[in-house]
Order: sequence, then structure tokens, then C-alpha cells
Amino acid sequence: MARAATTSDVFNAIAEPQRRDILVLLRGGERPVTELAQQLGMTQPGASKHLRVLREVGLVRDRKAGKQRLYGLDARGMRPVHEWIGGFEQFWNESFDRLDAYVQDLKQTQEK
Amino acid sequence: MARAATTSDVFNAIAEPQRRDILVLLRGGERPVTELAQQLGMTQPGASKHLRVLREVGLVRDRKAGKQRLYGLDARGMRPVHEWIGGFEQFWNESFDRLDAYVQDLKQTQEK
DNA sequence: TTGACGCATGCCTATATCGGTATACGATAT
DNA sequence: ATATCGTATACCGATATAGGCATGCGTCAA
Repeated sequence: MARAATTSDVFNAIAEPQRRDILVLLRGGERPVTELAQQLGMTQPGASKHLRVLREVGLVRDRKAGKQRLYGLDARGMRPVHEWIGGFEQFWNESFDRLDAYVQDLKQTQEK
Repeated sequence: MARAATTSDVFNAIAEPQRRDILVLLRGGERPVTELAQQLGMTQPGASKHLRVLREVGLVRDRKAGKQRLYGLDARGMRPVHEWIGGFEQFWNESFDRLDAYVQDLKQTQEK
């Protein structure tokens, strides 16, 4: 078979470092494509493509403003990710019996 | 050029649905590869490959147990993701001036 | 109308997976 | 030593990107 589709999946959309950078920039407010491209050191077509992916998963919205097209953040789409990750929160705070046991075990089983 | 490397990047590791499923299962405790593969309806080699990725980014740990190899969750690696997403939390709760303005604008600009 | 500017797309290449199958490896049991 | 079980890997095929370049389209100014 092949790879899983990336678009239309928020988890995949934010898996790209450059797309994360775009989202961070957009926290500061709407920005035109060219400005984003410039600030992130990427080509205009490159920025447009990433923005397209972000738009398709609903993380950004765009509106026309004269010749420009302003992109703005719509962070609501990140909620599912936040919730999914939140389901693991207790696991990184507690010092697990299981984890402890594991660590103890490592000292002996360690293949190095 | 090409695609960005997926391994050694937690964001990419959890971008794969099956890998997320594995992580969820592991919240219930350590599991041998075969059991994971079976419960998730994937082949054993398939499970092993995903586990390898998860191991490389530090989300799971393994230890030998006789003939078996038990995989356990190490959720600490998810913290960076949680924190990054958390940086957007205020943006999905507030009803933005910017977002409001945008919505208003949509009603007119809407290209449909 | 003609230009210039801002963006989106199409096309093309290289590459990183994902999945499946076959197989090699390590450990336990006979 | 040999067979068997549990896993990890090698190999292969199909495909979805990420990026770069060229180009098309829409908007505003002269």
C-alpha cells in the first residue's frame, strides 16, 4: 500500500515544522502570504502550499483584502489534539510502579 | 528536495493513527508486540515498525521478558507537544475581535 | 488597455514512509 | 542439536509529500 493521507488530519498538519512556525506567527494576528514567507525564509509558493494544508484542516482562515489575502489563525481545530494529549497527562507526572519496575529491570537487562 | 524526516520527531510520531492507537493501548500497561498487533488488527511486522518509531522518539520503552519483549508507555515525551499546543489555548476559547471581524467579512466576501 | 503586484497552481524530481511478505535472530523447551 | 515461538529486519512496491520553478489569474494603478 502507501502512506496515510496527511491533509484533512490536524495531527499531520502540525507535524510539519514549517507549518507549526506559520501557526505561531499567526498568533500575532492576520498576515499576508508574502510576509509569512519572508519571515520564515521560504518561497511564496512554499508558504501558499503550507497554508493550503492548514486551511483544509481548518487551522487557518483567509479573507481577501484588496490584492492581498490575509491568513488568520483558527485554533479551535487544535482542541482535539490537546484533548488527546491530555489523556496522557497523568502518565508523565506520576512515577509509575510500572515505570519504576522497568527502570530497575533496565539496570540488569540493559543491552549496551 | 524531499519530505521532512519523520522519525526522531514526536509530532510526526503521533501523526500516524496506528501509532496513536498503540499509545492508547499502552496506557493500560505493558504489552507484548503480538498482542498489540492482534488488538489493533495489524501484522506483527507492522506493529514492530511502529513501535520502533515510537521507541526512537522516546514515547515507549521496551524490556525483555523471556521470549517476549514488553513495550510500555513513556509519556514524558508528549510534554513538548502538550506545551506547544497549550500556547494556543487562549485562542480557541476567546471570541476574538479578529475572528468576529473575519466572520462578518465572510458573509460578504464569501466566494461560493 | 497595459503594467505591476500578490497569490495560487501546475509540473517535475527526490525521497521518506507505510504495508506486505519472507526471513533472520534470540530464547525456551524437548 | 532441533523445533518452536516471539520479534526485528531486509526487501519491494505504491504513493504522498516537500520544494523549486514557471505560469496563470485577479486586483489595483496609471
